[in-house]
Amino acid sequence: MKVKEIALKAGVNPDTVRFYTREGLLKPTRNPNNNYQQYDSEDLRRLRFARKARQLGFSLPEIRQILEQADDHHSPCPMVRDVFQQRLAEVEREIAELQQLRRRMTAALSAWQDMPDGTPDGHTICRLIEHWDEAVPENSSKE
Amino acid sequence: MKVKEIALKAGVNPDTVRFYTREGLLKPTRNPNNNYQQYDSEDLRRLRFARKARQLGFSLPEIRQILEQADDHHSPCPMVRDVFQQRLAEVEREIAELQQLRRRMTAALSAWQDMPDGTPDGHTICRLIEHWDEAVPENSSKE
DNA sequence: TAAAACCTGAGAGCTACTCACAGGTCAAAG
DNA sequence: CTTTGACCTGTGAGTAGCTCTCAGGTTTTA
Repeated sequence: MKVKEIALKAGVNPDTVRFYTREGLLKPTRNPNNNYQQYDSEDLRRLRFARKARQLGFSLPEIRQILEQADDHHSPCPMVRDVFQQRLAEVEREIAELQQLRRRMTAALSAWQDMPDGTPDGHTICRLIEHWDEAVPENSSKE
Repeated sequence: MKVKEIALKAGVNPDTVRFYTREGLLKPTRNPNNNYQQYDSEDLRRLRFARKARQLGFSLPEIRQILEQADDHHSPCPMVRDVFQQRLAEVEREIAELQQLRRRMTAALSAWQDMPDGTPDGHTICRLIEHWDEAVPENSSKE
């Protein structure tokens, strides 16, 4: 398979294939005639695996590590489970954060119903957001 | 105020102040003696505003646009409301996505209880994640 | 045989910072 | 009065995970 073919089969951008190859996640051979990259079904499997892992929140270095362990005939699964557990906790933290954000946003929206738009007078840029002051506890975003 | 002072008052990194200045969000004057940046209370207001807007998910270009509109004595609020509504919808979409992800992750975790780790045999890199196949509907992530 | 469609690697661009660098400035201590 | 240390300056690189552009070579199609 050439770049575009494997990209098509995995449903990704050809540039992503090239990028993953550069990053060492895929190890295609070369067609000696024209120097084109040649991917096989194993590469496709790796690529699909990588995409699934990405959807689960694994980083590229983590994925590469898993693939390398697999190449060395070590089972990467205990590691996968570890990272997976961590990732699950992270997801739950993100959910909680976003839910709090949503609560604050809807609260602000309904509070704003009552306020006039008000052209800025040099002191208040936009009351809508300045009013936000009271609600935001300094460190609610990414640590 | 010098960089470090305004940064301290707003609770941000001095580099962020410099960055926002470069990006045109803050417009300090210059001390002609030493060429140092001089920020006033208006800059502090803008900086605090920007940080709040960032917490709400506004992008820097959006924030700059809002500030520029305010500079031109146009009320940016209708625009703020628009972007805010969009952002709220986005947040809700993200929440739904993450919740689905969490459901699938916990389901996978319990399914994995029953599976052996299994050293990769060249065909299955790691069953734990390969098993994921059935559950992921190709486009569950960004759009 | 010529145009269209593909391939190549290297490098820039995206976001929102953060940090490192080399050199200039300033207040207080010796 | 000089040194020391803390501050200031702008520029440039690094972060993650791609995406896109570039110039140039190859293959397929008409």
